[in-house]
Amino acid sequence: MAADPLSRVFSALADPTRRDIVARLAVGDATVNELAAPYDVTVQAVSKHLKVLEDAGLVSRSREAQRRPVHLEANVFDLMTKWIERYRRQAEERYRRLDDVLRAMPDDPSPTSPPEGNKS
Amino acid sequence: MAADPLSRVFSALADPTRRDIVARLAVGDATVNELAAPYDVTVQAVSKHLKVLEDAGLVSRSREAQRRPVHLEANVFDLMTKWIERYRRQAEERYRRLDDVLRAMPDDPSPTSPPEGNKS
DNA sequence: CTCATGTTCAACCGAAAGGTTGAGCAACGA
DNA sequence: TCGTTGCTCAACCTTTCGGTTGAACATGAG
Repeated sequence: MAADPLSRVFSALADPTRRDIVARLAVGDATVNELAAPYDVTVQAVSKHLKVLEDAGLVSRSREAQRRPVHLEANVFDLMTKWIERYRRQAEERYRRLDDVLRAMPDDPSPTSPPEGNKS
Repeated sequence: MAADPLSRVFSALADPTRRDIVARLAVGDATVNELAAPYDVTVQAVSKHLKVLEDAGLVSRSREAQRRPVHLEANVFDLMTKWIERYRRQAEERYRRLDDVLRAMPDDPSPTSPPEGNKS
């Protein structure tokens, strides 16, 4: 299993079936059998998916008689959102700055990237 | 390769090395060799990572002499953010509603989930 | 032309992922 | 008690993943 939490979360959501399960759980808690019903895979496979989601902290399971209701833990999403937003903002800021630079110097034969050979 | 874009993006970011590369590219464009330097893996391995990031739409490569500067495409992040926000909101809304329900009925022997046997 | 540099392609390898079947365990129902 | 239901564990199989090495390709420098 992946060591760091972020890898676990991203990796858990990299599978379309698991994303589907998350989407389903956003509506309300459900048992393993209920979750497995829509798919043409075995219950065991879905149980494995749930283990992955649980290890990622995206889901929790309680005990209710012999059933194991699965519950979505939405707060783990913040981990991803924070990571994403950080680099998105950084990239946008960089873009804005580059734009300023380009506006400031309309033409510049920079030493690092000579655009065309003008040796006529 | 994964068919749907969302799976590709999540799966691309599930690897810590690739997230690291993204973080590095947020500061500014870089060549493959520059990106490979900090890691103790071969340049080929990093090149593969970049291919994964490119297929996910997170990165683009231009041509500049024999170098291939890698550029971060931040707009793909929106895809993830939208997906995440949707289910986060949904789960929070559900939580709020459940809270209301619990507040409205302090004890209810519901037919679908009898919480406790209070037949004294 | 020849060579060095930067990058990718191809083939291979071990480990992990996602699936299966079959057995086992826990808790209710008769 | 015995069977049924709900779920998980264990073993196995196939595909994918991340890594390697070695060769190839593309381009600029002498």
